[in-house]
Amino acid sequence: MKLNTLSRKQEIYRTAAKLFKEKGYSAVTMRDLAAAVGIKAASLYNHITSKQQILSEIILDIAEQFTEGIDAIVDRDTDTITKLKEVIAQHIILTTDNPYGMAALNNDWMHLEGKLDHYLDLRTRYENKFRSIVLEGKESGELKDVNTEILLYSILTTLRNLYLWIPKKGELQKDVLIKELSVTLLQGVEK
Amino acid sequence: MKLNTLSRKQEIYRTAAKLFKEKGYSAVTMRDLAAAVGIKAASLYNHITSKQQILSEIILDIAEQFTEGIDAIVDRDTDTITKLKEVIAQHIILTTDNPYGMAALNNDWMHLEGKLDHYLDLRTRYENKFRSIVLEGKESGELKDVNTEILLYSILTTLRNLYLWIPKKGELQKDVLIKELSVTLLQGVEK
DNA sequence: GTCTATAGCCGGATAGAC
DNA sequence: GTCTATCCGGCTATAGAC
Repeated sequence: MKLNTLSRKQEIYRTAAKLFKEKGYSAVTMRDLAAAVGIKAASLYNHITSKQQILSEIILDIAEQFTEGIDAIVDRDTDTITKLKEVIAQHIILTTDNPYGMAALNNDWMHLEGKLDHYLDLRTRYENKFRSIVLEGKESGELKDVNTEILLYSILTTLRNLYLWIPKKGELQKDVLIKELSVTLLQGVEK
Repeated sequence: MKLNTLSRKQEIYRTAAKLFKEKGYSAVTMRDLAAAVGIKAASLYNHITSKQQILSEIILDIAEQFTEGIDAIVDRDTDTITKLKEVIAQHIILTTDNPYGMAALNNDWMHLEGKLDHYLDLRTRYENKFRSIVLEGKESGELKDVNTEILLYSILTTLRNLYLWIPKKGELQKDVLIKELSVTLLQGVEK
């Protein structure tokens, strides 16, 4: 088992995600991707089957991790604030692991062909679980009585777009970020 | 002057923005755009000069509105919280006016060719003005001592992505939205 | 102002040599 | 596993008839 080298296939996937982040799926050509990897376009096809398959593997891999994660959090026997902090932590961890993939998930999902419906299912399921945490917190009195959809939109959008921002802030420790972002999102900024 | 009809040029720009939102600039072809307008691709060129010019007009028009708006807000002689509420209100108003253009601004700016530098200047200037409001509020003690960049990122991301969400929530009055989103972003959700 | 036709280029993907 | 050569279709934009 190789420890310090990526398989060529892995290298292609990572490079593709990076290019997709910079220009979007449609604007990245197989010639671009090949050049970034250091081979010719035709050679890519010894490792992958199509451009579309690269996209769908990148997106669905992450989407499934998020789904599994929130399923576990929802089932946990804790209070709402703890659950929300766990959701925030999950976003930060998965985004730190794979910021380019997160970009593709956010911006290029509409270019999925065969797997679009599966992606949309996962996405809806995720949003519903998130909403159920929020509704629970409002019933128990842990959360303010603000509009549920505004709250959901506002937190989820911030979390979904962390990829834009996390790579630049490498100096910020992951656990510090989790703590500070939790305060900002949950307790606000006004003194 | 026509009051109830859009000029063909206007119609093309609006339709283009809508298509750019759905699929991204690169994936929208001039044939797609022409079909959506109800003419042939070649006929578009009697009204516009290039695909690129459509994009750049859509994006820079909005970017300049934001820049002018924040310049005025920064110069106002009010407290920080009021300024932040005005920034929030500006985003909601401009996004409600032109949600599709906002999508292009957010997702397709990297496909600007000649005007990319101008766009990046406007964007940096906007972020710096926003940051100056936040720093002022921290000095005056109106804002909590949270990490400035996290605060900036979190609020700006929510505001920049309102286009994803505002069109679906037509029932929510603009002024109610301004008020509720201000509470959520500034005072948090935890009771 | 819209059309048909087409120039000229670039896209994803395959064939087959090495 | 990488290469060169190439297929074939779609792309933006233009030319010129009506």
